[in-house]
Amino acid sequence: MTEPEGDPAKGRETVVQAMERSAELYGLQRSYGRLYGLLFFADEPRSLDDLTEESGYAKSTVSTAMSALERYHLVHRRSMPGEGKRAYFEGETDFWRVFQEFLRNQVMHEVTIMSRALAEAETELEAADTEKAKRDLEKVRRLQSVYDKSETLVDALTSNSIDRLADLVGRLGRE
Amino acid sequence: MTEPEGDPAKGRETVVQAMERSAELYGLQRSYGRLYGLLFFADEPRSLDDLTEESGYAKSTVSTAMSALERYHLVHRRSMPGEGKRAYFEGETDFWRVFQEFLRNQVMHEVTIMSRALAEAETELEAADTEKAKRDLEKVRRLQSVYDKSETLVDALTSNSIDRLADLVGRLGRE
DNA sequence: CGAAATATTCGGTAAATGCCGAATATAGAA
DNA sequence: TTCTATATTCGGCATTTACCGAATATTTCG
Repeated sequence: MTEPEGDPAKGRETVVQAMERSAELYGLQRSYGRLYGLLFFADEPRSLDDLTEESGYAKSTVSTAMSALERYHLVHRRSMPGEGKRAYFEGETDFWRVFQEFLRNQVMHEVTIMSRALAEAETELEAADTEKAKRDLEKVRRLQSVYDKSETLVDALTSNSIDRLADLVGRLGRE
Repeated sequence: MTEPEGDPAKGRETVVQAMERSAELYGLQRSYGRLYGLLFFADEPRSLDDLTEESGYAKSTVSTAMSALERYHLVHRRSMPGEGKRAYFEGETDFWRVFQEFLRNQVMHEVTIMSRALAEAETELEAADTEKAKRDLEKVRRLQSVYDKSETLVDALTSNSIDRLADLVGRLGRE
């Protein structure tokens, strides 16, 4: 009679596939999800050559992938003393941090651009004097107010731990 | 001497361009951002032919765009009595609603899939008995806990008005 | 500085995507 | 049901993208 036997490789592969899917949903390539998964389950930092070897992708592909994943704060690049130029990569496992960085960089930027556009439109529409302009102005102002409130929310999300926020919303019903 | 003169078309165009950008950020095509912008500033519901005419895109392009935008709850399709098969489209102007629907559908779905994958991996890794499996199990469980907390948060975000939430986080500092 | 090791960039190619217009399907009216 | 008006789907083309491997650039060490 044998031990109860699990297949760890199968378990990891399942998770990696889910990560590929997630990458896709958030607008990244599936290959990036896979590479991230490799790092997620790696016990030690991985070099570009390690990743090339273990993933089967070309080194150039892995290189650009790492740059992209770094931009999204999904991986960190480190160099080790005495290792020359060689870089090592680690996966960021705190997804909440990743999300916060995304809000802080991409979303905030988008909000800024839209707010600026809305302000400019407001100016043009205030100076114009037709009925149509009045209606447009109303729409622009309403949208502006949504963006303003969103900014408050994003601020809260980016400056609090997920535990604090989960705790906070947990009390939502009880007040 | 002339009136102070604004250019409403220019104001609208600026906003539409910002919408194109936003569409891109959220993984949609720029053309969809433009089409949404058309609807945003339209005072009456627009038919497919209207949109084709006003946007310059082919009817087939507009048709698929509308289907996609509908899926994301960015536009609504209506039909008018006595208008035969003709459909009319309106832009959803409540962005918070759009965001909530996105959370409810796409994100929740993604969370479900990842949770299932993590649960399966947990099973496999529990049954295995190596040191490596133990470390992986630890990682899987930590990720699982993040996803659990996220679910709480997403629930809160999808079931409250932005005003209520903005109010709530506004009191965050003062307690 | 020069040499060696490593990373990035770049041109090319196969695959995917966006858009168009024609063909097909479908809903509603007679 | 048949006819008409409208919407959707599909094949094709042009553009873009993802990936590769070779060429170039960069960093560190002697």
